[in-house]
Amino acid sequence: MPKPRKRLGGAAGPDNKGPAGKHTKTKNPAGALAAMGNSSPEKTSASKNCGKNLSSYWLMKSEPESRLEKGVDVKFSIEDLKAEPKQTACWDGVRNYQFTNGLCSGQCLHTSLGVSAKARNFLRAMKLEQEAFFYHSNCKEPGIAGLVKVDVQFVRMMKRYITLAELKTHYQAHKTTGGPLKDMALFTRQRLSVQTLTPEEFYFILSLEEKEPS
DNA sequence: GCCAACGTTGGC
DNA sequence: GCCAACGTTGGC
Repeated sequence: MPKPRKRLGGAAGPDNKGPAGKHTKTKNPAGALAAMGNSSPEKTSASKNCGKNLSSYWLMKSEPESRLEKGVDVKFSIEDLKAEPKQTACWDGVRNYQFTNGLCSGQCLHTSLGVSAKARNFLRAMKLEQEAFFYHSNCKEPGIAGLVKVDVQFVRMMKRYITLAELKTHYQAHKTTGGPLKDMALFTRQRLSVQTLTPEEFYFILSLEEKEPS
């Protein structure tokens, strides 16, 4: 899963130079992405939406518990995000797409190799002001912990933790009733670490905050 | 720790 | 360009 990286003086990045050693360290991934989108003629549903984006809600997974991956702890919970200066972290890579360590997303995306088209397109389509759920994965109780804006800036905690189990209950019910979560990517595309939500999905999930856990 | 799902790689 | 082997994700 994409993992936000602390935004500290650029030098921080643990090694890992991308293949041809790119130096363009954009501290604004979305900007880099947009630029890249411009130069690319390729049409994908995500990039098509780029200008007047309709799909403007996201779910981003991150791991809240310590786990070493090649010697690097991948832990980054919403509390960690909150504790960052400006409560903001830089997007630094998409984990299951092999460029993961320390690459800033600008580099990541310039290196078209190996980054899944899906992830690339999603990242490209993300806009700074868009909202995303911050999802805790690979942990004891997976679920949605908070709201962020896309560069990744903390917005607020969820009023209560919305667990995967609860979401799944609704998903299953909605499959038969045709409710808003019936196609939710968390369940239908389970390995996608950055995924889009329809407004219907987004607001339905937000509305769960006000209710008792089911 | 297990393992299903599914993405990627590489031989052919 | 097919597809088997392999690697990763991530819930359980």
